[in-house]
Amino acid sequence: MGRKKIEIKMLEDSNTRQVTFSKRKTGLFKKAYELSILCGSEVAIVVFSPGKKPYSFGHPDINTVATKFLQQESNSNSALCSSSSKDSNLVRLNQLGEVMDQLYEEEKRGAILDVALHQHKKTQLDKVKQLHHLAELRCKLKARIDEIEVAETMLKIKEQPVVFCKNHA
Amino acid sequence: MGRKKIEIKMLEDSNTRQVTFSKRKTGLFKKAYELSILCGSEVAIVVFSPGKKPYSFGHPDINTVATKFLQQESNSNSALCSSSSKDSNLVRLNQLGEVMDQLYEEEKRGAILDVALHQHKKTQLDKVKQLHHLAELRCKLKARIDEIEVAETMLKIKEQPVVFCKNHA
DNA sequence: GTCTCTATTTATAAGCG
DNA sequence: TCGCTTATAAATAGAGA
Repeated sequence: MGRKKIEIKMLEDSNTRQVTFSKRKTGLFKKAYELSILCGSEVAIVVFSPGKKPYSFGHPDINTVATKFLQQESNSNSALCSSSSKDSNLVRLNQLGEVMDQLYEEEKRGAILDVALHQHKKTQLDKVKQLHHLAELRCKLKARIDEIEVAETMLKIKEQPVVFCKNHA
Repeated sequence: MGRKKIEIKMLEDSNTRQVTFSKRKTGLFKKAYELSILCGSEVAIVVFSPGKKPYSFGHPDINTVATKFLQQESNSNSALCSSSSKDSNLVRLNQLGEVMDQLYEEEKRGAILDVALHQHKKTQLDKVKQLHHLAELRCKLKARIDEIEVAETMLKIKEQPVVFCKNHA
């Protein structure tokens, strides 16, 4: 869909390849977004650029979670803070952004694997040997998810006194 | 892009929603395939249907691995087998298909997480506390990948005598 | 790497079997 | 749920800044 029809094969020119990657990644993520909204389904995409940089798309989005987090926290703590607490929260949240993104992405992928494994277990009960392995993997994943959740909770607890002005009221 | 323009919001009719999901999932996976070929980049997608069924796309594809596996094994063992060994191999491979798919998908996702964690480690060395957690996660992932590889190897070894007519020459 | 422009190709909404 | 058809909306190749 362009000035000319192109064959689907590796683009030789590295500049063209990079430009096309950028354009098509945008298109792919847009399609994924539309699918998730139209059909109310969860979608996760991970893609590596020609330069090996990872990009990911997920619905529900990180922003949704961050917004919920912010609203929840400011509701329960705003009375203790200065009038600019919401702005402070925003600044802090931005500082935490990268880490939160990391943890959220990890958690999301873990959750997806978890659900997928449950599905597999349901539909392949006859594959006993393989399921033993999968069950073990599932336990490890569960432990991993718990660990991520603990880490996330710790982050919130450690950052809250600064973020939300506790002990300053 | 159809007879009428539609708004991007949840489709209320569940039948329309399912049909649209099916069509757009196909489109999304096609786009992902084209991106992976044109730009030589790895892509992984997981999506859940309105009925909560998981679907996934990945490049390089499962078929690539299965084909390589089949060729490699038939080259080194075909002399020992009957003339219909290739067909037998195909039948056997199909029987193994579901399990292989599972293991391959798990391995691929693990690998993606692993690379992603490496990237994060490189670009966020200053976030020490969080990295301690990530490092732990990474070790667990590594163990998980090793475990999957072992399981896969065991599968190959256990199935080969039947698949490739060893002890029948 | 990004953005714009636009001719063209591609995806798909609606409808039918 | 699938396949097919067709009118139309949307994505994008190529080129330039």
